[in-house]
Amino acid sequence: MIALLDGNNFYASCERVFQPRLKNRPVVVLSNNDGCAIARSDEAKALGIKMGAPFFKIRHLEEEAGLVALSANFALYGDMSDRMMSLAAGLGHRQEVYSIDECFVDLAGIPGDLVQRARTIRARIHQWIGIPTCIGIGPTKTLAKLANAIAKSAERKPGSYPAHLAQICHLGAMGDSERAALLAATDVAEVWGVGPRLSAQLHQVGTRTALDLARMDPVAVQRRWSIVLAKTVRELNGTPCLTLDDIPPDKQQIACTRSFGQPVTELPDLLEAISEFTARAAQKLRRQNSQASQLMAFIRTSPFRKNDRQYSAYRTIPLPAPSSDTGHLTELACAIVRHLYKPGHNYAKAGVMLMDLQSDSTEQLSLGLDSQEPETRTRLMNALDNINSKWGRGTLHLASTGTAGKAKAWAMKQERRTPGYTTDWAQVLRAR
DNA sequence: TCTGGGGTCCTAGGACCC
DNA sequence: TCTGGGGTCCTAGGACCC
Repeated sequence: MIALLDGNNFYASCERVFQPRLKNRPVVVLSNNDGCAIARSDEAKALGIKMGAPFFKIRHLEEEAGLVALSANFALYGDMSDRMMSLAAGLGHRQEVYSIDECFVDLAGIPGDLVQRARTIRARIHQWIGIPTCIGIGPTKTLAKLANAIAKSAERKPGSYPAHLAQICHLGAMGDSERAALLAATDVAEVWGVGPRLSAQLHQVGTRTALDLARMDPVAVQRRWSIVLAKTVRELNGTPCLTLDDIPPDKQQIACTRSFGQPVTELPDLLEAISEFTARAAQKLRRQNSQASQLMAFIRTSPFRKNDRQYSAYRTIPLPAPSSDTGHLTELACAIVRHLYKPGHNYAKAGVMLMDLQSDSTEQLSLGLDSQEPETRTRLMNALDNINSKWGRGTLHLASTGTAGKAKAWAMKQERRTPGYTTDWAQVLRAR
């Protein structure tokens, strides 16, 4: 059996831990630049706020319905996630942290009543961390996800499923007819791996529920759609096709892209932004001990500004030798942006992507023509990472990312960010 | 006025090879 | 008029996930 545990409305719940006055109120957490809603409390969902709704379109609800909108505080969410995951790991022997707010846990070899065990862990996370969670259990990942969706729905929408399935649902512990009834009550769009496109196509051929999909012939499904959907069909019938990966594989590509807080028109500002993005991407690259062999950079205007002249361009270049050196990568990214830049546009977004990654332990044969000795550069990057890890991001940086005191024209807008309650001594809550 | 960011996998088609 | 067969690699695009 496999369990899937996830935090309810995770970002909104994290904020509530430190601001209890937000309980029972509609709360949304906004994306970067306070652009759109990326997390919603149940009350916010009840107001009809959709995932990804632009903030300026729902802003009126602050006045009308007491909506509270907060800027994303990813440092807080990451730290809360770590705490939640360490408790969730207690469910079984192996855990795959699937995203910031959910994990799979392998329950193989766990004796006793799994529902009771899940209940205990859930209560512990709620008491110790303050985050409400739901847990789904099933013989495959897809069924565990589905069980989780049922547990959430049974809690949030009374009457959608039997009430005793709220918060915890174990699809592997029930009879065939009971499970079939639950699948029949679940829209096929709820199934993990079935997105909007597939869901529309499936509805067209009369496959409306999860049970309908489970009863399709996987061979025919593969022929008509893909091997991915065929695996979903098999998983729905209890045949595992997806394995639990408890060791996260290295990333195959690493990106850092951002929308700007306001339109940017000048090349120097773009270069400053792209330097910063490259530095962040390079740091992620070094953290997984990889090197990149290709670098892509892009700049673009905003497709939402209909009156602006539109321009979007990117370029990928191979590196002379694989590298994780912020200096080398920044030079290349800036060269690309200089090449792509055309004056007279309102640029809204830029980004860097590092690709064709490989382990930095694979020794590269060098012709020895490089004047900057690699070892010195490696030590420099180590020092850079150590200093920034100890003293905070950006303490030591290339001059090309801008100098202190000079306002960044491209800076992100974050007007409603809560303090780093758990990640900064200066911002720890004070009890009086 | 104001619309996020970061990933994965699969497939089809073209280039190229013998 | 008639114009092989089989394979690999790469890329762009599509679909999905959170």
